[in-house]
Formats: sequence, C-alpha cells, structure tokens
Amino acid sequence: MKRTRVTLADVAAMARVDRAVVSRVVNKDPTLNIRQETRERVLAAIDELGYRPNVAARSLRTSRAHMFGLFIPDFANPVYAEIIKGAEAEAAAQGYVLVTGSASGAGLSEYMDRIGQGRIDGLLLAGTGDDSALTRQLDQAAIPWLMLNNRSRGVNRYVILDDQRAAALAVEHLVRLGHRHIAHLAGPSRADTAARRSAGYSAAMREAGLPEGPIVAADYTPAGGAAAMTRLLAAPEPPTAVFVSNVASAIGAMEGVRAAGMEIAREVSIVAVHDLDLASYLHPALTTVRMPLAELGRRGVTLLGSLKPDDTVAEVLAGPIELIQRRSTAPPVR
Amino acid sequence: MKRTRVTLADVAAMARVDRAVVSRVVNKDPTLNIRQETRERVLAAIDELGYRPNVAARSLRTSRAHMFGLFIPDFANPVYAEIIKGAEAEAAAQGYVLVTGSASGAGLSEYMDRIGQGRIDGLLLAGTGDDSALTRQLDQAAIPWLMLNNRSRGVNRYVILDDQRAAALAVEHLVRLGHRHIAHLAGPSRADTAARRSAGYSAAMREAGLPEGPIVAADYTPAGGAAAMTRLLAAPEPPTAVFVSNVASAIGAMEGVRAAGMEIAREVSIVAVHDLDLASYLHPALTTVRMPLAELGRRGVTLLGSLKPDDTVAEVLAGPIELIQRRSTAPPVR
DNA sequence: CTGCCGGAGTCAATCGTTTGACTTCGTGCT
DNA sequence: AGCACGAAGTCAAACGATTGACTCCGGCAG
Repeated sequence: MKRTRVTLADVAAMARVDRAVVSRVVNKDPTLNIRQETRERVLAAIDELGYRPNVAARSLRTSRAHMFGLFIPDFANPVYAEIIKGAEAEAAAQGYVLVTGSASGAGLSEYMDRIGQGRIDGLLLAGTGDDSALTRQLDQAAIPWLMLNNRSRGVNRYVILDDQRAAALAVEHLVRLGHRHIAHLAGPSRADTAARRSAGYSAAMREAGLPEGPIVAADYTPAGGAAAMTRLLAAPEPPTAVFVSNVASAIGAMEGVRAAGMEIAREVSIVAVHDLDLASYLHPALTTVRMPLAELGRRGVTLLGSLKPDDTVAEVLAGPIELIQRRSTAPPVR
Repeated sequence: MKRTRVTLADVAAMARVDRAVVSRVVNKDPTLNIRQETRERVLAAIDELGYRPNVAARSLRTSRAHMFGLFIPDFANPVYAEIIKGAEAEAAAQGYVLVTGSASGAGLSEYMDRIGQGRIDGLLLAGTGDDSALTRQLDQAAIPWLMLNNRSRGVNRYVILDDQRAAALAVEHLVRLGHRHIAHLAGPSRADTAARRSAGYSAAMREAGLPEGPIVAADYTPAGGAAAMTRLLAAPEPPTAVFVSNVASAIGAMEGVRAAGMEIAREVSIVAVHDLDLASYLHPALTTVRMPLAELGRRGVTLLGSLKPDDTVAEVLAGPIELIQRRSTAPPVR
C-alpha cells in the first residue's frame, strides 16, 4: 500500500524529465514539443506509480476548482432529484464535479462559509428563497451564481421554467373535460413558482371565460395539501376540479378528498404540476404536467460555466411541457 | 466590488502583524500568545476586508480537505435522502462539508478520478454494489472509506442496519394479526439488504411455526413490485399477507393488488420496510417498519472521521426499529 | 565559419496557508 | 550587573502543480 502520496516530482524522477514536462503531458498542453518516446516514458511512470494530480495544489495555482455547487432546501423532495440529475450529468460532461448540499447541514450562509474561498467555481441555488443578505454574501465571494427554478426580489440571475404555461396546460385540460368550476390549490405565497403557476391559472381561466374559483394557498407538502383541499371542499358549492400547484401537495389533496367522503375523478378532478414516477402509482394515478426539470439543471450548469461575475441572466427555459393524463381527472358529473 | 481576492497577507498588512499571527488567530491556535488589543485589530481587519481563508491553499498545506464524500446510486430514491440528511448534519457538526454525488454524473470510478487526490478526506458508499476493481481503486487512493447500508463480498468496512430484525418485526406483526399464509416480496437477489430481510423473514416464519409462503424477487421499484405482486396473487391459493422488502416496491405492490381486483388490507395485508412521509399518504396508508436511516448516515460520518486507512469496521447499527401501523394491514378474513 | 531556427525540454517564481523554530523586549530575581 | 524567563510576535520553509521565459543542441542556409 502506498504510504506517501505520489507527486509530480516522483513521476518526473522516474521518467527522467522535468516536472514541467509531466505537468504538460498530464494537461495535454498543446504548446509542448515532446518526442513520442519521452511521452511514453512519462505515461508509463504515471501508470506505474498510480499518480493522481493533487487537486488542492492545482486549484491553488490555477484558482479553478473544477467543481460546481448546488444548494437545495431538502433532498427528500423528488423534484430536486430530477434537477440534480441533469446538473450532474452536464457538470460531468464539462469535466466538473457537482457537489450538492442541502439546508440540513446548516443554512446556506454556513454552507458558504465552509465552502469558503476557492472550493467551487460556481453555485446554483435551487428553491432557495429571498434573502438579500445572502446575495450580498455571494457577490462578495465573487463566484458566479444563479438561481434555479425560482427568482427572488432584486435578483437578476436566474433560470426558470415556464410555470405559467404549465398551469395553463393543466387548466385547459380541465376545461376541455367540461369543468367550469375550477379551484386552485396554490403554493406558499412566498414561493415564486407558486406565484407563476397562480398567474397561469388566472390567465387560463380568463381565457376560457370562466370565473376564478376559490384559491387557497398551502405549503408544498402532503399535510398542507390535505388541509387546503378540506377547506376547498367545505364550501357550499365545492369545485368539480382543482388545479394543484405541486405534486407533493396533490398527494395530500387526494387524501383530503377522501376524508371529505368524495371520490377523486368522478366527483373532484385533480391535476398537479410536476410529473414524478410516483404519480402513476398513486391511487388513482395522478394526472400531471411534466416539466423539463433535468434540462433545467443541465442548463444551469452550462450557464455557470460561461458566466462572468457581473453578468445578468433572466431565462425562461424553453423545453417540452406536456400534460400526462392519468386517472385523477374526468368529466364533471354535476 | 472586490477585484482581487483577499489573502492573509492583506489582513496582516492592515493589522500590522505577521501573516502567522493572522493564521493563528483564524485557527484559534492555543499556543499563540497575543494581546487582546492585537487580536481585535486582526479581527477587525478580517471583518473589514471580508477575508475568507482559501481552502485550496489550506488543504494543500495541511493535506486535509475538510470534506467528506457520499456516493449514492440515485437521488430519486427517498431512502437515500434520509441517509444524506443524517450524514450532512453530522459532517456539519464536525466542521466538514458533505458532498453527495450520484451515478448519474458518471460511474463511481469516474467520480473518484475527478475527485482526485486531496479533494475529500473520506468517502461513504451507500447502496453501491459489488465491485472489487472499485475497492482496489479506493484503497489505492488511500482515503478512508466505508460502505453504508450494504455489504459487498470481501469488504470489511461497512455499517449496516439490522434488516433482519426489521423483517422479523414486520412478520411478527402479521402473525399477531392472525395471518398464517404470509408471502415475501423480496428485493433483487444481488442486494445485500434484500438478502438480510429475506433471512429475517425466514427466521420469523420458522419462529412462528409457519411454512414459508412463496417468495418472489423484484427490483426496488414500483414497476418491479407491481409485477411481483401480480405473480403472488395468481397462485391458486394466494397469501393473505405479504411482507414487502422495500417501500418503493410496496407502492407498486399495492397497484398489483388492485389490478388483481382485490382489496388491500381486507383481502391482502401489506407491510414494507422503510418508513417515508409518503407512506402515510398512500391509499390505504401503508404499514411500515421504520429504520434509523438518518442515524446510519450520521454514524457513517462519525466513523469516517476516526478511521485509519487499514482499519476494518463491521457494525450493525443499534438504533430504534419500530413498526408503524397504518391501514394496509388487518386481520385476515379467509 | 557564423547566424539562425525549430525541436525538446528545463528553470524557477508563484498560488495562500501553516507551523516549528527563532527573536526581541521588558521584568524580576539574585 | 547579569541572567532567566515569559509574553508577544516574527521568520521562512514547506505543501504540489502550473506556466512564461529561457536554454541547449543539431542542422542548415548564406
């Protein structure tokens, strides 16, 4: 077992060349003039010794860490899993490592402190809310950063999805089925995605010439969704369909329907934003709007790679948004 | 906006002391003798300039990165989310950053290459299967590593949970309800957790004096679970209860029961390993066995911190394992 | 024979921190 | 007066890789 780490110098000694040559070979420096035979000696030595460049030394010298960060509120939310997948794949394609951290370690500002200076070359913030102290800290750290999937007051570096269109798609589906009394189970008022989906709901209702049904807000959690649905169904004339802002709430909302003694689809149709594997295994299988989440992660990384500290980015990702019809929506009977 | 990065030297200059003093102040070196007044000058300068230590330089010098890695197969699996949470919290408590990577970036060996030398101080592998080439690579990298939640041939560095006991708990619950014909929807044969749960099932059945019902294996996915359940129920005399190895399979298994035109709980009881938030929102709410997953992550990090490259670890984490009874299990009617 | 050129490397400063060893100074003791 | 000692810092050599500038050499044109 190797006791001391293998360094450039060891390889250089073994191949009887200068450290510089080894470095240039490793990095495929095109300005290096070298005989085939020498190159092979170097490569053989690298192989023989099992040399791996020391990343710390390298990034100290070059001040690039070849690492991007992604910060999310919670790993348990499968929506982020999709985003991570895309981001990881793109980072790998660029020769970077993506490191994902969540708020369960500590707050973002703790995280930034620990990430410190020189550990990452860029940071993606997904689903992290308003916090102006935060953005100041980020700017001071002078690394490129970007918000993913949600915006925040006064921040003009973000990539989002077309949530408004997604909401419209959902509402149009309900309208096409014949619903006229369509309520909206919205997300938390502080969430930007919630606001955009609500706007889409309103626009689509107006477009269809229908009055906006009742709107109640809830957290993006099953518990929140259940409570909100209960409120919606308690009305004297409950809606025949509900557009739910988020799939996690929808899971709870379904429970809410059952708790009210009603039947999903036949009596109350439900459609939610974000398609997850899970949706097709719920009972009844949930009709959803699929958003290009992985693509969002991918795009975020791509942008990070080419972002200057002071650039601004305000992009609505164009990507396929489609309605996945399952069993939770049906024509109204009332 | 800061143009050049602030270094120790800048702070030292501003506070009119040597770099060494600043370094020692930052690191709270107890051997440093310093006047209160001087210390305050230093701290003021740090604050004023917004100094953050450069992690690359620091880890080059100390050869510790203050970072642990965690590698998982897939972020979409909520079981890992729990593990990550625990691991992140413990890492943060130790002043480390936990970076989580999955196979979607690239394989583990690609990941190791990119992580390179000196980027992390230890690596946790959760749910990553047998691969002897891999362990060789890890040993060569000379960083401590540990398998979490599953073992692999010839590897003697792991922490696992008491899956056997979890399985027994589930089976005992079914037996107590009066079931005598209990089948087992097992996990994939290559998964170590699956084997341990199956062993627990067998032991508990023997203990109860019952014949082992049919056993079918399936992937830890809803689709796999659905197909397997269909097979189980197609038997001439189907079981009245099924112990499912994993909650993801169980979700599919529930669908399988419905597809067979049967009613969950009344006709077929289902209990699965791993309690997730989600379980209580399924319909009917799923009876599960809760395992201390977060604790597992926490323990893994703790061990990593105190592990020597050649140490061996074979630990079955003692932690609360409990049955969470919900609506998917009931006394048999047949 | 001199000058020049390109090929094949070599030299050494640099990135920002850490840390064991050393200095300087004032005080107290003998 | 001489010395020891502790307090309060200072000094400078690492850590390992990168990279612009430089050297050395053989061949060839003039």
